Amino acid sequence: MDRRQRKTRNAIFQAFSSLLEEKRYSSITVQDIIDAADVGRSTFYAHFSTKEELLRAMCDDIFEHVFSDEVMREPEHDFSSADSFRDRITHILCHLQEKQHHIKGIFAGECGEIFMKYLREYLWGVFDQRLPEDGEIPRDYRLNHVVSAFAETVRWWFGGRGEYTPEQISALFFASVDC
Amino acid sequence: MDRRQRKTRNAIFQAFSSLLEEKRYSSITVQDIIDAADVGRSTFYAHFSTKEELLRAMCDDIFEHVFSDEVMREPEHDFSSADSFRDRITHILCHLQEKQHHIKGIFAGECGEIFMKYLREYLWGVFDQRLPEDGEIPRDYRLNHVVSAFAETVRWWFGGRGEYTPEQISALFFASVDC
DNA sequence: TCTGATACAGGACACACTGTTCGTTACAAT
DNA sequence: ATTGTAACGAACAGTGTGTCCTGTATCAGA
Repeated sequence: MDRRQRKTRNAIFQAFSSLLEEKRYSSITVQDIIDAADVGRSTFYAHFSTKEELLRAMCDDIFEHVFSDEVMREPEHDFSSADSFRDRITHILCHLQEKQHHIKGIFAGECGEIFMKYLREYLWGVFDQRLPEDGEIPRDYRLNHVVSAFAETVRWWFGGRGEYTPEQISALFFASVDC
Repeated sequence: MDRRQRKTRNAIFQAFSSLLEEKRYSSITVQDIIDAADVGRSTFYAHFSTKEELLRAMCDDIFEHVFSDEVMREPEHDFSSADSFRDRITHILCHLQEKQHHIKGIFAGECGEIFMKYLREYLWGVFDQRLPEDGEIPRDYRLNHVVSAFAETVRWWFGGRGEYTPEQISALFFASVDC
């Protein structure tokens, strides 16, 4: 990727992120973004065809970081050996925390729902391969339940003032859901 | 309320509801609504100051029906004597089902998040007075968890093809959450 | 170091939607 | 019957959108 492209892309991300902290998503205009990022109008549209796509790209950026297998095996977290599911969840929470600045902006800007939607998509894959069998209740329902519970736990976490560590959040989650 | 007002209000609700089934919420314009409802532009703005407010009003309409105490004591449901919490939940589900046409439109139109948000506000009150004490986990978190679980259960239910009765949904919910 | 390619700036454009205004008409309530 | 008020409909300025253009700066590869 061209250095110039990366630069403007980051400038736009940064500007958008700042704007989200001060006004609602729906009241942010493309004009606001390009003013804050100090890029030309046509430049913006060369990168993103719409404001929604920009948000989508920002979310993808975050999730790529959080869920990428590379990151999952970073030595400093040393979860590489421990393959317990609980550790993996804590791991995800750690990486979400690293991106907390962007995420808090997204939630504050009232486009948290979109973030939640994408988060759920990723989580679906994580929990799908893990959820134990259980006749009674439709698997579909249970998976939805667990994914929702985790996503809402994350939202609740970021709604607070950072009183909890990833480990504590993980504990809360597993105390409420059995999987 | 003036008969004329009710008429136009209903016309607008009806038009909006239909539109939601065929296009995304964000791509529906006020112009679309007044064309479909066949009312003047100024008439629309006399009723609702914005598209969001219209949605809000529609949701309130639904929740007023679902959560009103009058409705809660309708004799045909004969939950009036049974004060078990579980019955109350089933009751709520019944009334949601009665409004399923509007609700499905809202979910389909991709403004389900707003509906969910309002639903959660109402549910908060319902579960708040019911949730048993339990030291370990912050009450805040547990309440959020239960409310989310129920709201997501509802979304899951409406996402299906009506395969389940309110009683079955209630059973699924209480099998997944302890309260 | 040169050169072709490409990303950007900046301005201009038609277009769509918004939210308000106002004089007129039709209907409700009493 | 009269009085208030809701709806009509047409027009309006204002705002944001998405696209196109020309000229300039920067990049990557030979």
